[in-house]
Amino acid sequence: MKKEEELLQFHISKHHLKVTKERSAVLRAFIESGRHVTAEELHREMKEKGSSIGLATIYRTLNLFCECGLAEQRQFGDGQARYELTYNVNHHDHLVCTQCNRIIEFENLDIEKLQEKVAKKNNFTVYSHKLELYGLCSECSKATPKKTERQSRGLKG
Amino acid sequence: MKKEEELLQFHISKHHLKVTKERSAVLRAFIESGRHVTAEELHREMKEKGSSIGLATIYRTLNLFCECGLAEQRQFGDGQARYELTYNVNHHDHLVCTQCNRIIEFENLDIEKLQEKVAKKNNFTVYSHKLELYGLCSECSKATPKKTERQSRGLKG
DNA sequence: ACTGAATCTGATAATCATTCTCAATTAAAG
DNA sequence: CTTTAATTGAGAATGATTATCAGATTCAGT
Repeated sequence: MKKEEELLQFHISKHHLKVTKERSAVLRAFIESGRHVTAEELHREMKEKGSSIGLATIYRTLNLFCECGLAEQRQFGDGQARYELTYNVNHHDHLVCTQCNRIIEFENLDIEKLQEKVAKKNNFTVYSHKLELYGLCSECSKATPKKTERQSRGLKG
Repeated sequence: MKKEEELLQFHISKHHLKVTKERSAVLRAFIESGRHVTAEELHREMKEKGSSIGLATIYRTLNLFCECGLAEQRQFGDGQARYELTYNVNHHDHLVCTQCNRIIEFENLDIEKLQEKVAKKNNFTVYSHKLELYGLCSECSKATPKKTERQSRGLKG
């Protein structure tokens, strides 16, 4: 059995929950997706492979994963929550291209250490953190297409 | 005239928009609020002082402030966007207490420098960033009340 | 100041992601 | 095998935010 399944089962038995085929299936698909996936994307991908699990259950299960430390929820500013496998994965942060929505991951231990220091100075017990740098990726900063005034304000018509 | 008003007017004339009493009023209230304010909070506070500006206008105006660099939108994970004055204010990041929702601001130039370095290494042009440390503030880590299983999973009944 | 054209506003409907409800099903403990 | 409590799917409900639209307002050009 995979480590991820063990972690999930530990949490499940500790909290008097139940192991179900739906939860196992979502976990498999989630690990397989290997990206910053939204609930709806995961639901669609599973559906395409023949699953009939409801969207509500996907949401419930992804939240369960977050509770047991398998996953983390992230908001990159497009209005949809994205879920990311965090168990057995080195912590990393994100560069988010606001033009093409590309996401680049990076790790930086020096930044992490400085964060610890800040937390300690404020008597804060840190459980998690989010660092996101927003801007243009190398492709998009080369050639940024011009927009009209109204378009750039996000209006219609 | 305040610097903030000048910046807003510059953006307004540059984009063929209009100066209105509503926008001026929202700007004044926003500066005065001096916090990580929600559109709804700002709307309520203005209403209490006699304003009759609609909630939709508050949203529109706060988004306008973001476009001209006066403000930034933040998501601290409670489902509501918070707006923060960023013009003429030293950039800072946040410690977010997940128990009592207290927000502590901090500045750390060393972290900023390391971020620049990461961006450069990835050929990324950074326009803004968000760093949030989540955990328990000094008060809440002293005495964390126990929750039942179901409560801690956020379920009802 | 006056006019015309474009933008703004308030009220409310619409949207969209997410959560809740509930009856039927299923897992697990005894 | 029974009992009990958790889980599920479908769709309704929620809540924050945005779109719509008719009337009001601003502003550039006269």
